[in-house]
Amino acid sequence: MNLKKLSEILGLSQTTVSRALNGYPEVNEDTRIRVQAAADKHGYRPNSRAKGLATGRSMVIGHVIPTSSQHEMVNPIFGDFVAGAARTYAQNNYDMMFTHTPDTSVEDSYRRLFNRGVVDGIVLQGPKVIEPRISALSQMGVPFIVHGRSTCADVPYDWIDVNNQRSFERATQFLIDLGHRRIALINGLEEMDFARRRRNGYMAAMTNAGIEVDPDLLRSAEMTEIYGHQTACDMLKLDDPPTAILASSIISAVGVRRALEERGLKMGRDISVIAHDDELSYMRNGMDVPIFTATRSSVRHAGELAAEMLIDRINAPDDPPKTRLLEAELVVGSSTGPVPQRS
Amino acid sequence: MNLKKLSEILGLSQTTVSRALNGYPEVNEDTRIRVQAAADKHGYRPNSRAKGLATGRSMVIGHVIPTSSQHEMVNPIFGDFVAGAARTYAQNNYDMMFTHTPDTSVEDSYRRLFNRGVVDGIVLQGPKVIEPRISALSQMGVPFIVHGRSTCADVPYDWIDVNNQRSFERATQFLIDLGHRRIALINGLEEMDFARRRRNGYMAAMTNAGIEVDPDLLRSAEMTEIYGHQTACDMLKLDDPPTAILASSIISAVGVRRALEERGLKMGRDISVIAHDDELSYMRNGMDVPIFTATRSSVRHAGELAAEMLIDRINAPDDPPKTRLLEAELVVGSSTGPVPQRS
DNA sequence: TCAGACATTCAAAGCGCTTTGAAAAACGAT
DNA sequence: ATCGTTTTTCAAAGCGCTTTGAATGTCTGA
Repeated sequence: MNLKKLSEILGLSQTTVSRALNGYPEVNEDTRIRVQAAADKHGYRPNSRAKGLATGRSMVIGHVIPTSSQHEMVNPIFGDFVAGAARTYAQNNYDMMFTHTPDTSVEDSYRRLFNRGVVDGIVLQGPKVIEPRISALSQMGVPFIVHGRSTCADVPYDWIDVNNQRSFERATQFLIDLGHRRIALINGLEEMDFARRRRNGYMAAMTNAGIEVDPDLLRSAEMTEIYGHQTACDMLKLDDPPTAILASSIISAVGVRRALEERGLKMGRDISVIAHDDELSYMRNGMDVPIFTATRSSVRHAGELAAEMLIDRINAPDDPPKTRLLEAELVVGSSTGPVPQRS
Repeated sequence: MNLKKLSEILGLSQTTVSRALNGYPEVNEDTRIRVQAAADKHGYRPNSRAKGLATGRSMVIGHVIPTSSQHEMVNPIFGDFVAGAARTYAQNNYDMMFTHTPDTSVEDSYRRLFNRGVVDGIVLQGPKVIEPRISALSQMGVPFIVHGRSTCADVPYDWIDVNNQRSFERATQFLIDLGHRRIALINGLEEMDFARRRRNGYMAAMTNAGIEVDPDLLRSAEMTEIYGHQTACDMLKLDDPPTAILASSIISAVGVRRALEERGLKMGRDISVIAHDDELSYMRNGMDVPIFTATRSSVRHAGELAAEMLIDRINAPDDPPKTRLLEAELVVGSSTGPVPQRS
């Protein structure tokens, strides 16, 4: 069933039928009702390709799956972010399109998506400290939004981000206030912008308190459970092990906890742990009582907001760039405590 | 840059240019090379909407995000499954499209996707025991594949699934062989087909061994960490607590482990735990030595295979239905051991 | 009764591509 | 030189929709 057939059935022109269905004013109310009824009856659905061709809009937003090239992993926060975004899209009649590309040709795949007229806008996830994709997208004139920021971007752009620096500075300060000096940071990949900012926050607090940072207590990698576990194991073997650990993800924090438990150490008593909690739906940080003391910020909510901002941008391409900085909350659980006295 | 402009630049007709680029034989090799070069030079990318309109194919596969309506959660296995599928799609020049719909109108949203000509095929994820979507898709004539199966489907259809029944039967048998009688099953939502099959496997092994199943040891819900923890806590409070636990996901198994550790119980010595391991990239079941004894099957690999099967189906709509049953591997770690002697 | 204003409908062009059927060019064999 | 083949190119139609510009019908006030 297409427009032509439908209009023949109704004995009307395609123009009128099209207008009736799209709510244009220059059509008789009776006719509109009649058309609508016929459309429903015959299950007419406008072909979105044809519509897109005619209007120049596709009502599709493009995402490029952020696989870390090195390990071909899909970050679990991806799922929750997307779920948030999808919710907003659905409300605004957008669909979402995914492309998967080797890291090497990511920029090219954005270009392809947009130039081919597949999408009306693009969400850029997981920006790195140096992020050529941003200026590329900017030059192409695609509406886009970045989830996160890139320190080294030289053009203005829309972004939504958590105040990573501030939240990690606060978390570190919190540990320092509890008397900790040997504080480890189990961070995400250094090339990722968020990881850089978190480290800066950590550094700022440490420096501010006059504590020297021990490079042995700084580690960065893909934030898996295994990595958290391995790193914690390594650090606990040090002559002067950390008394507190800051983990960049609740996933790796789970790994840290496993390492501690293998050694019979109790979190909060023998060693303190703070995690960053993205409020992943399947891995919540406890119920009423948090499992980990954590810096908390819902990535799902960020997804919703990002989608809203992008749709705004599509509708108003010439507005000045908009940015949004979310503050993470510090929730205190039982995984932190005063530094234990040396026996 | 579009076909028309490009053909004008080249002084050729659109027909010839189109054919040259699409590898048709009836075009002079010299011309082809010249056209290709010009296309590269001007960065020509065929508009996929127009192409789709003309060919009737969109080169897009549709997925509907399986949010569990009750909790608005995004299953973490979703990310890995999709990553696997995306890989296959990329190799075959397909893109993937996502739609998010309230559970109530899922069927309608499939219909919309396909009827509007947005997608060439659909992947159905997370089928329930009773799954009206399958016959709906079947009637619509959409090429589709189901990840999992539905016990109550009355039409033949393509699917790929893990032998859930067999793997849980084996796992249960393994525990029985170790002397366990009080075996708990912390399962996924009962309405999900995979959960039903896992329970059947568990039941079969128990019945076969002449062990009566205690309903107190059967639980089912969304497989979160919190749920695993809560359920384990509850069960350990029973007068006659389980000596072994079967967890339907590594995520909830992590929750179980947390519950055990809170009580100072050691896995494998005081209580045995077996998990189902989907090989989630961020939550691997240990490195060389598995953390949990587990039934293992890569959901990412399932994603790759599902995509392949769907593409085959699209290319050969009239082939007889194809199905594929993957066997899960039982990997033995240190989370299982002989039943402890009553003191 | 008629011009002008307004409401309603329509035919046709255009979005950018593929594909059909025909034409032109090149070739080989007589 | 000529004719039948084969190779190569082209004009035009069509995919299903929107939208422009024109046409028709209705209504109003003079």
